[in-house]
Amino acid sequence: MTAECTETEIPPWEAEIIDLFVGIFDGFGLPKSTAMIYGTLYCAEDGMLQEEIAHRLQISAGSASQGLKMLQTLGAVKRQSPIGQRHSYYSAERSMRRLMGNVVESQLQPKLRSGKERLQELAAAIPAEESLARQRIQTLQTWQRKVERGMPLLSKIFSTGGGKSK
Amino acid sequence: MTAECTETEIPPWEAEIIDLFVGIFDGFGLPKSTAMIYGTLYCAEDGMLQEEIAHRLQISAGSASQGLKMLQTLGAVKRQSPIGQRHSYYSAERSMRRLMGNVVESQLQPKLRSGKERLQELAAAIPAEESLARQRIQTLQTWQRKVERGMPLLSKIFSTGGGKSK
DNA sequence: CACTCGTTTCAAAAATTTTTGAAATAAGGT
DNA sequence: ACCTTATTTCAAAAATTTTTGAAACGAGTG
Repeated sequence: MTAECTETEIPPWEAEIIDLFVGIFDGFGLPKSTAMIYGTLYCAEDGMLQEEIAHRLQISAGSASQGLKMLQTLGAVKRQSPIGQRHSYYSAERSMRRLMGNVVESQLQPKLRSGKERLQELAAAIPAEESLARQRIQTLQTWQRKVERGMPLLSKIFSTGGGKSK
Repeated sequence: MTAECTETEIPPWEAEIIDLFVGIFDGFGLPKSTAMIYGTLYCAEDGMLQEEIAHRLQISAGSASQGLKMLQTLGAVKRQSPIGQRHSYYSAERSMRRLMGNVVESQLQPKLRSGKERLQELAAAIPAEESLARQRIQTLQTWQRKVERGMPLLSKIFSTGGGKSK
């Protein structure tokens, strides 16, 4: 019969970090609620239940469900389902290396591949005398190749300590 | 007394490239009309007038103006204003190296800087005994440093031909 | 097997972003 | 100085995205 429950108040430092993530995620075009979920899990000591998260952030169960799903497909959040328990625990991927790797693999790579295909089809459909078209397409294919080649380096950047330390 | 004017029809290959850019820009959260403007200028043989662009893409003058402004602050489009002429020509930055460099400088760098500051202030405000908070903030600062250090490498990736060619 | 309770789904509502259209502005030409 | 035409601005409209809330679902439990 408790009117309200203060049990899960968010401390200022956490609110600040969550807000930081909202800004970062926003740069990637991801919803605020999703960013907040990640921020919460990022700060958390242990895994959390979906219900806890939703209650803590004051968002609906639907939002929490959708956000968590998205974060999982991005590879930013992992789910642990203890056997014989009807709920799962969620926890944030805190390794930048893995986080980046996951996002690149699940988002960038597919887009790159499809872009590559489109360019190939497009190039194949242009007769040699359309020099401007060929020129422009060719340049795009160069871009495509650069990004493709740069990808491995990218993951190297985030692997260890950032390259040369000291 | 011509009912419609077919003068500036967009050829299929150009439409396809424009659409490609719409997809890419969308990944960065940029409006479709802006992407279309960039795509058009990217394909163009020479510089174009804002009016031409708007008419060709069938978007309003307002959209064209705003989109071009955005593209300029991103460093993706350059404006040339011939003296003694009331209009300017716009052209796309087609060098990936410069394009990336401009975007990084105008968008990423500022965000990184402000994020760094926020983290520093946050860290300074947490007492030593708040070990979880300190831990989390510290990890974020490591992320921050990695990205900061990785930046120069990034621009290197896109500079020449993509690294090792053969 | 019926019950409980957490999760998922999805249509509708809310919020946000983008585009338009029209008025204000600016700058060249006469 | 005045006309003409390109551009900018900005409030309102349109389109899109995000969030909610409620119903359907599903997996353990008694």
